[in-house]
Amino acid sequence: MFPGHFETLTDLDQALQAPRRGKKECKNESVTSAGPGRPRKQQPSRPGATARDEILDAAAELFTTHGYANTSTRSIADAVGIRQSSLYHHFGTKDDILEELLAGTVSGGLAFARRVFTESADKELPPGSRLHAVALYDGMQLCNARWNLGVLYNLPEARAERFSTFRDDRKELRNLYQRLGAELPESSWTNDVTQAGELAFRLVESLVSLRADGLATTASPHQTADAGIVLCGLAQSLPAIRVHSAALISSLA
Amino acid sequence: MFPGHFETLTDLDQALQAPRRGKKECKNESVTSAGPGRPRKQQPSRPGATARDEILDAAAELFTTHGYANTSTRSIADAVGIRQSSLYHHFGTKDDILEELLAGTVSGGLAFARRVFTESADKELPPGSRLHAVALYDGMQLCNARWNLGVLYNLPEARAERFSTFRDDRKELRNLYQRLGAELPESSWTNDVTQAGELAFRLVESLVSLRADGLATTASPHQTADAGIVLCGLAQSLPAIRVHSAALISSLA
DNA sequence: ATTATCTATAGATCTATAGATAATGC
DNA sequence: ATTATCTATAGATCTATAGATAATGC
Repeated sequence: MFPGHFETLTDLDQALQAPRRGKKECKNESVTSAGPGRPRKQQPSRPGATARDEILDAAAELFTTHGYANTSTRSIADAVGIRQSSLYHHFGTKDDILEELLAGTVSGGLAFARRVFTESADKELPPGSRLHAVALYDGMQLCNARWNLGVLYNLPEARAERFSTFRDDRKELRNLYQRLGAELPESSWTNDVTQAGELAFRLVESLVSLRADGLATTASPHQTADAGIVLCGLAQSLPAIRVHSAALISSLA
Repeated sequence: MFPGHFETLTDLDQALQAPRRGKKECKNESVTSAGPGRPRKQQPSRPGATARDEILDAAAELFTTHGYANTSTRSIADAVGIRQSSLYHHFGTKDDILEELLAGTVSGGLAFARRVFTESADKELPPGSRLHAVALYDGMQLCNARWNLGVLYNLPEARAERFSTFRDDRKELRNLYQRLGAELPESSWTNDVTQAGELAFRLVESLVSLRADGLATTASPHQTADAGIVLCGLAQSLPAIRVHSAALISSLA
């Protein structure tokens, strides 16, 4: 499968790249170069102001669709429109690319959860509003990002020692879910209060698989955040919670 | 990271394998050979009656911990105690090994869900008992299997066309969850009845990540199945549901 | 004759480095 | 001088095949 699969892909790539001596066949009109150095290339065609950003974007697409080990530095470079070895001017190793992508995925949700946890602790809010806000913000980020970066969590490579910072961040986020759940009144069906927050965390993360299966919609993060509240036994106050959750997000995000 | 990591691993393996000419240094007493052919080897040390089973077991361990692409056929062979090329006597390609492992993971839960759906449709059971039973059985299987085979779902390689049978089975299982959820009385917090079953399915699958993070306990499948019922708005009848769910499992499993 | 193993190897990769080259700003 | 790109390549893999060899049953 993958040998064959990638053989074909690579053959295609090599064919596309065949006119090696042709170099830049496109007319370089409008040379809007900024700064010293050889100009980057002609048509960026990928979001990102710098070549570095384009590399990250291409790697995000390829890592999330084919996985880390199945994505060669060659294929990333091809997707950007540069030579394989040119990647190493921007990143020391292939790992460095993954590390930067991993860091970017947790940081947003974690920063928001921290703010909710500390800055809204004193305010008079309906119980569950804060957990709902964290779950909703987190879930929307997972569903609306340009690429389904959450799948990087599940790549076997992400478990390596090298990425422990990322995993610690994710652990802290999980812990914030648990503490937000633990502040709620004990529900009827469980005597372990930390479990409700934990279950909410797991539901939010399951949005990653949902999106990978092509089943996520704009409603998914909302349904998921609501489900987290139901798990806390607060279904009857969902309407009020939704209002305060939205307010929290617009004030703290 | 992984290049270095595996370089070291491989160096170690090569060192361990150095006495090539020493071949079988262990005394082959008790030659309990059955059937024709050159005897397999000395100490199986891995569960499985046949060499084929040992290969599957070793591959299960390595694929779930390092991923498919990072597991070489060489490392599988080393884990079994045979030569790399000897694998190809039992499996045509590396893909064939993954295919067999994937098939084994869904089949059990799917078979049980089918039986619950068809064979217990007529019986008088508390609403939610059947969904609870399916979730509990499925979750226990995920948590109690010798290796955390559920992570194979998340491997990028599993999305290849070649494994569509596996993915169709999983789709059917998801559908059974949805239909079991749709049979329940509409809950107060959602007007889309198929969502409760879907959420239960997602919660059960999240046991895979929980186990991968080392956080799964024997209670996890039970809490997860219970949570699925709570999402259906049936928290008050959980005690009765648990009883009937257990009965269903012992009668149909 | 059959089965399961072995040795040896072809053919393709893949990552990372060395060193040349082109374009800019000072 | 600096920056960003390029060409070329070393050194390690990795999958799968070819063909020899050993042990059994018929």
